[in-house]
Amino acid sequence: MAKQIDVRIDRDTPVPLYHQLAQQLEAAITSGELSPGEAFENEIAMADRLGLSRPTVRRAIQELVSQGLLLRRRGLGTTVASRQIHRRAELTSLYDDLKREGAGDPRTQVLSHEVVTDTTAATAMGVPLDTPLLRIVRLRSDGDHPLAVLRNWLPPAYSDITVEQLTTSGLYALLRDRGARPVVAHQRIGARPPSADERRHLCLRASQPVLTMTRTAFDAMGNPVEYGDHCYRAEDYSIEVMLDER
Amino acid sequence: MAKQIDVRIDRDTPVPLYHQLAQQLEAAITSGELSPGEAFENEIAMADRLGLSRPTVRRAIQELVSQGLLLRRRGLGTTVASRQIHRRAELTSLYDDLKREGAGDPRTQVLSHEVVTDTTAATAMGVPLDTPLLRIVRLRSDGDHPLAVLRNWLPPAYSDITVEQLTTSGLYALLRDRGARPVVAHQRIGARPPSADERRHLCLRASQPVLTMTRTAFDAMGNPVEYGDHCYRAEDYSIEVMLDER
DNA sequence: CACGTCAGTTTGTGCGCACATGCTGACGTC
DNA sequence: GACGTCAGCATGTGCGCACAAACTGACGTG
Repeated sequence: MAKQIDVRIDRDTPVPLYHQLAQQLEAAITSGELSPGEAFENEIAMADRLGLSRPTVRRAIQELVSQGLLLRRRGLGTTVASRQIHRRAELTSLYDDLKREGAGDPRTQVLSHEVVTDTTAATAMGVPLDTPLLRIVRLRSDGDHPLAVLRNWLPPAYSDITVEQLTTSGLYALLRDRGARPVVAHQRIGARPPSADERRHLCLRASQPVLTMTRTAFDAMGNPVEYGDHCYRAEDYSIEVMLDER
Repeated sequence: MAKQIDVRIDRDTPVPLYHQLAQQLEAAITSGELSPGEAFENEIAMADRLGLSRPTVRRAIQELVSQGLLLRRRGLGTTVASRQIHRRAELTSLYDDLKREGAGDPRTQVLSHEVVTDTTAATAMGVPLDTPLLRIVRLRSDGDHPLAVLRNWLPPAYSDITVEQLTTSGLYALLRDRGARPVVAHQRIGARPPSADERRHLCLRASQPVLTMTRTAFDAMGNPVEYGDHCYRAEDYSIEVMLDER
């Protein structure tokens, strides 16, 4: 019990000590070096062994606790959480949707690419209603099998994004390259029968529904980055969400 | 600028000082006493004014930063985040689904309540396949208008829950009363045409889809608490999710 | 006037210490 | 043998201090 983990701290990098420690502990847990339920070395001993202060070690451990990897109980100690509780730091991928494993041959076709005004998108992003927005409609497929119709509206700052860029790269990758990466987003998920357009693009019969998702993304300063209105073939798609309520 | 917020700290309650401070600051922000973008009093001054140490004040502010209410930048100071970024601490309600405002007359009818074995539910919860589970099927309505069919499977520890309790109280409220409150859950959201049963209960035509959500919840120790398979009238329901990626 | 520099401000990182609180297990008493 | 008590242990809360790093704005020099 109280397994000691091999950790090496480098005091000559600009990376904070607590973060170096947290990353190495996380690696030890996710690699399976520590099994769920196994006791963790206590703070004092670890601080002593590594030549760090207790607050620094506490901060590293706290990082992993808030990621759900560790459980701490006063008087008892710190233990590795059950594997089912392990979760990635991110919640639902804000990144592009088709990076799920096993997607054989992802393709993107740009159906439309024009500057318009749109009251729904402008309202959601909180910009004036007559703001010119770049409207992009893409069809996502796996090989010849259509999967989703993605409609997005972007503020003027991004209106120079080209069709070529969209074909080769995901929208979120493009946005991140321009610095303003999204931090917070609302998402609303629903379902409805497909429109005629959607039915044609997605090769659907009238009885097959589409799963819809609308979302708005902002950067850290609160500036709008994107408004999106996507619809997916419900047969092929489902959305994973992870929650925690503490 | 650097508006001072009226805060009262009580050192005679068991509530930690940093949490008292965080709650009162949160109230000041959400009540609109501080406007988005407005500068915040700096840590040192606030600590001095309130008779607290800087670490304590930092911890309170950090709580609000991780909730997305505040933005801090080194050398600049702390400012109130844009209103669009404000978000509740919880992500998606794990609590019962029909507490959304404006729901006039919520009713719950228990359609089925029996002990069964179910391989899907047992697998999702990670218990032996022959574990006897309490299976509950409920119909949620608003007045005479049906909204959702809720199917849940519970481990043996909860098999003494009665039909009466379910009619008057939400399932999650019951589970919380028994101590083991859920901490982490997976959720999977999809859509499909309704089954014959669902069509009858929800008064749907064949072309109208249902929005489906399956989820598994665990308590802090990793023990399974609930497996649920819910379907909602897509016309009346949509699911709100909030994300943040830092 | 343009540019670099430097002081001042504010948050970030890291250390030390002390005491409180919740839990476990062993000991001792009735 | 059942029960309360108490010591030991690990985390929780709270304080003090020092220095680093990022940003702003003013000042000064060419």
